[in-house]
Amino acid sequence: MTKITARQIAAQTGVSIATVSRTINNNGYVHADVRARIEAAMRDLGYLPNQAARNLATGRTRTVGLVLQTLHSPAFVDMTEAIQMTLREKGYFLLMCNTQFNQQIETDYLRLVQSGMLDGMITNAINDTATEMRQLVQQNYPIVFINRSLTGIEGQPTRTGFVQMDLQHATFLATDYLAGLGHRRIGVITGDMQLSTQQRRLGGYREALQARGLEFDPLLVQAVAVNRNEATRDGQLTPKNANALHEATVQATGEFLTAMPDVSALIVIYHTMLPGVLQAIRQVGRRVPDDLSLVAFSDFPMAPFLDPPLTVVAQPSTEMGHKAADMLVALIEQPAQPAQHVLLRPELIVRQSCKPYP
Amino acid sequence: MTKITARQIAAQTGVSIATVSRTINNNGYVHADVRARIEAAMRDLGYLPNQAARNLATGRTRTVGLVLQTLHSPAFVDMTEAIQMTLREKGYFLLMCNTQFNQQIETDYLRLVQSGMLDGMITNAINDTATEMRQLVQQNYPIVFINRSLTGIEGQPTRTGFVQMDLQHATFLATDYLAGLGHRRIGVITGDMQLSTQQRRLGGYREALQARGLEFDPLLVQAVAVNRNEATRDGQLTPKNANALHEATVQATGEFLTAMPDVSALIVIYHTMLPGVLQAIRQVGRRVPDDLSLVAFSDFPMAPFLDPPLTVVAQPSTEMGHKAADMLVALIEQPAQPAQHVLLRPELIVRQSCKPYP
DNA sequence: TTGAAAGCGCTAACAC
DNA sequence: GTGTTAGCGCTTTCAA
Repeated sequence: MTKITARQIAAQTGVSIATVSRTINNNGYVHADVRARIEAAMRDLGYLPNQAARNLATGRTRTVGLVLQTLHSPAFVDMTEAIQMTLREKGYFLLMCNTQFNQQIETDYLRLVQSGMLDGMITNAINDTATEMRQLVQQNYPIVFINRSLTGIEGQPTRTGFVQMDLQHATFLATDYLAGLGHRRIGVITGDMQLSTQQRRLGGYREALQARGLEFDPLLVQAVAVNRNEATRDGQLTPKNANALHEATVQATGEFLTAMPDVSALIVIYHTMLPGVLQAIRQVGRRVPDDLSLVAFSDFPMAPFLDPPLTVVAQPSTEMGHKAADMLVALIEQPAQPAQHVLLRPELIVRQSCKPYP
Repeated sequence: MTKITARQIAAQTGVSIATVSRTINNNGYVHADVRARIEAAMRDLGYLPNQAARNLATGRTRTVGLVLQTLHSPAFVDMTEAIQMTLREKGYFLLMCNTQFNQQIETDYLRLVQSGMLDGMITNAINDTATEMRQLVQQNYPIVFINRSLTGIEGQPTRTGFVQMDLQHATFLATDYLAGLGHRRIGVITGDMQLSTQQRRLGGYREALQARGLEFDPLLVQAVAVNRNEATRDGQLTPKNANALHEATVQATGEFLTAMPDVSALIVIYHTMLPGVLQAIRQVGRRVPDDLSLVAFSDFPMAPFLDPPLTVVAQPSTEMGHKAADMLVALIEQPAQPAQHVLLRPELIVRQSCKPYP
């Protein structure tokens, strides 16, 4: 655990510490022979430059944060891996900031950019409308939003980017498909988060209904309460919110299906709620697809092997991850400019969880 | 993006920079009034201490790394979230280091501890037998291994910890359950990694066979080749290895099932291979559980909703994550001592993917 | 092509 | 209780 410093490499090689720095960073002029000797010494002594010192000296950390609510969603896993691989190729590191839907934790993590610990942030933050968020953006810290939007910064030079799946189209695809099968009472299970995206998701639903001449009934939209304030683990050492969300989903969906016996099709907007919905469907004694058609959001490797194989709206998560990482690095390394936007299309993958309405 | 420094807070408040530092860190003596004024100034100016500077001055970063091959395994997701939540409570951050099974990337990430970027590491590194690994351990860098072991360091004071599921018992549970149902030709689908754990996994298999008076046939153990050298994304922007692994699994399993028609039960050791195995089973025209009984490793939320509901050996992933994080923080904050060990028990969750042998 | 020197912004003795 | 001072290990002008 002996720390070798650049000073020792310099002494060993008989050069100045500045020359060592130049060869480490491969900039400035260093004589080939000298460079070779220095590199040999670094190898021999197992020298690795101290990152903390470099960070302080350069004012950069080559580390960015990823603020997500949870990884319990295959789309987030895909995105996270894609982000990390892309960042690695570009010489950046990734700090994981899962919030478990807790807004306080989210805010704390977002601050890390301001504290100089992170060069930037990729996030699908819940409180995207909060003042902290706008402040960050206005202070020109590099931020890329995933499936979020932010009003009031149009045209202003910031270091903000947006990577979005076309959410309205995603919900449209699902709704239109079900309506095309003859379903007239199509339920939606969603979260209660006040997201900037919520209205676009429902927008696609309404758009599809209208196109098919169906009426929008707000009672068909069932929001499941997400606990955003407690995220500490309970005695069981289990993430409390995961369980709470599951229970809340089972209950809300069960009551919904019971209260609305004429609902013949269901769209599940958030993957995290899917197991709860499936359980509730079983509990109320309905069968998919015979008694209820089902479309879920996000594809996942097991979807073809469910009973029945699940029809889903697939999100181009991996591509979104790559784009987000590319975009963030560009924002970090370039001056502020008007916000960048990338919009990707979702895709309906039809399997066997839907049937024509009798 | 104006950077406020402690110096400015000091000037604003009319105290020295040292006093500001004391109130930030809440150590040493600071008069209550002075403290209040400093805190007010910090709040007013939106001051946040620069992390890079603190890291350099203290020689610590309060950041640890998590080196995993992939997040495409629910057990790893559970573990990652648990680790992150525990670390957060203790004031540490988590750097994600996914390797996509690439050994070079793995080694690169492991070095981050030596470069002073990370205070420690939690890992299930593949090359746990490699010299780099032993070197890290011998240099007393805090490392916690998950489901790995390391020989030759017994009794030596190091900063090493081990959190393990009882792998031998896990395989024993699965094998014994299937043998108890009357199966005599029980196949195992595993990876080809030269892991220190592989023999323990197979040990449980052999142990259960022996206890049931069945013979061990090495032909019943099918290893799927894992590509450990390429991890760059391909033109499709898709993690190459994920696809490659999937294809390799489908093919190897398909050939295995065709070559071994008398195999009536299958144990799948790695969750990442499960979709490939399920697909291969379909392709060769076998049906679970009628033509083939199946036990998979790691439980996951969708397991009860597969066709058929899947019998699994569940890993206490969340608890393992908490333990690993607790252990690592202890190793970081305390002097070297003989390695710590935690061994947790797996659990067989019986659903409907197995039937008695006819 | 190289070296000297001044920081980067903070912490931690040590003195008062 | 508080201030002074010397670093932490590197990068980066500026001279030589």
